Amino acid sequence: MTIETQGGQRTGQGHKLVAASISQDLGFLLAKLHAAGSVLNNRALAEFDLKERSYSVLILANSGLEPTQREMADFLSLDPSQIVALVDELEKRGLVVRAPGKQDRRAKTVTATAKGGKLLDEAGEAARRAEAEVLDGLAAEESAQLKALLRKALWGAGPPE
Amino acid sequence: MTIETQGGQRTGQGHKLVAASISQDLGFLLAKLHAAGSVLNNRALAEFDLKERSYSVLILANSGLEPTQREMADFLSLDPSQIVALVDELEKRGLVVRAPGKQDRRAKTVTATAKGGKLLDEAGEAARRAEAEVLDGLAAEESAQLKALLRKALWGAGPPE
DNA sequence: TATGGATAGTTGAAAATGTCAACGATTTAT
DNA sequence: ATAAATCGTTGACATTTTCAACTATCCATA
Repeated sequence: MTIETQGGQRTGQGHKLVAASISQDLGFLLAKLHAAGSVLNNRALAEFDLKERSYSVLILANSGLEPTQREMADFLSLDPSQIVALVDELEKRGLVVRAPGKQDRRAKTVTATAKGGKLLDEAGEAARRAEAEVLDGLAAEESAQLKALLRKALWGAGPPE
Repeated sequence: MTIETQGGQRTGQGHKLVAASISQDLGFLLAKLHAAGSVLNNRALAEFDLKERSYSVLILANSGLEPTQREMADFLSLDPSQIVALVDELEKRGLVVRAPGKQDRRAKTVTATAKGGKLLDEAGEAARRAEAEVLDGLAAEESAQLKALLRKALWGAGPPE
C-alpha cells in the first residue's frame, strides 16, 4: 500500500486532503484502508474464483469448528440470507458440504471438503501476499501491533496467547 | 464496542469463531470493526439527517481546502458520480455550495456554508461519541496508536507532527 | 404432552450502492 | 488549430443490503 496502489495521488507525499480533519476519524481510516485492501484481496482471490466473502466462509468451514450458518452470519456481520447464497455456491463447486446440526436439526453446519481445503491453501497464500502489500508501509512489528489492536477493539483483551 | 454492541455473542468472551484463523486476517478485522463502527456512526448522525458519506463530504467541504469533487472522490474512494449525488443533497439543504474552480472551470469546488459548518459542529460531537464507543476496549494511548498505524499504512510515515 | 413462542435456514422483493460508459464543457499538449 | 485528456453529470446496469415472509424444528411450561 502507500502511494501508487491508492487512487488519486502519486506525488509521494499523499493526497492534498490528508490535511483535513477527517484523516483523524477512525471510521474514515477503517473504510479507506479496508477499501484499498479489498481491491487487492479480490484481485488476488479472483484467480481461484473466490471473493473476500466466499473466501472467509471457506476459511470458517475449514476451521474445524463446524460453524452453523447462523454463527457465520453473526461472525462475518452478514445477513443470514447472504450466507445461504455463499454456501450454495461453494457447495455447488464441491468445496464445502452442509450437514444438519447434531443437537439442533434446524441448524446446518458447513464443513470444507478436501478439495475446499486444498483450494484454501493456495488462495490463502495469495491472500497473504495481498495483505503484505497493504501493510507495505509498516514494519513487521507494527503490522502485528495493528492487528492486535483491531482484535482488542473488537473482542477485548482476548486470549493472552 | 466489545460485546453487546456486536451481533451474535453475549457470553462475555466473544464469539466461538474468534478461534478461527480468519481472526488473524487484516481484511476481516478491518471489515468487522468498520461494519460495527458504521452502525454506531450512522445511528449517531441520523439525528442530523446525515450518514457517514454525507458527513465526510461535509467535513471536506468545511476543511478550508476548497476541494474539487474529483479530489473528494479520490480521497474518499468513491466514484465521482456518487459525489455528485451527495453534494446535490447537501447543496439542496443549504449546507454546501458549489463554485467553479479558479484555474480550472471544469472543476467545481465544494465549500460548506455557515449553516453547514454549524451543523457539522454538532454532528461532529455525536460522531466523536460514537467513535469513543467503538474504541471502548482500548486505552486512550492504544486508540491513538491504532489510528496512527492506520494512517501510516495508508500514507506512509506522514507528517512528523 | 400439547401448545405457544422463539430460532435456523430459505426465498423473494425492494431499496441502496457500486460500476461503468457516454456526453458537453473545458483544459492541456502539439 | 487541432487532438487528446479531464471534470462533472447523467443514466443504465449489476451487485449488495435489508427485510418480511414461510417451513421446520426446538424449547418452555401449563
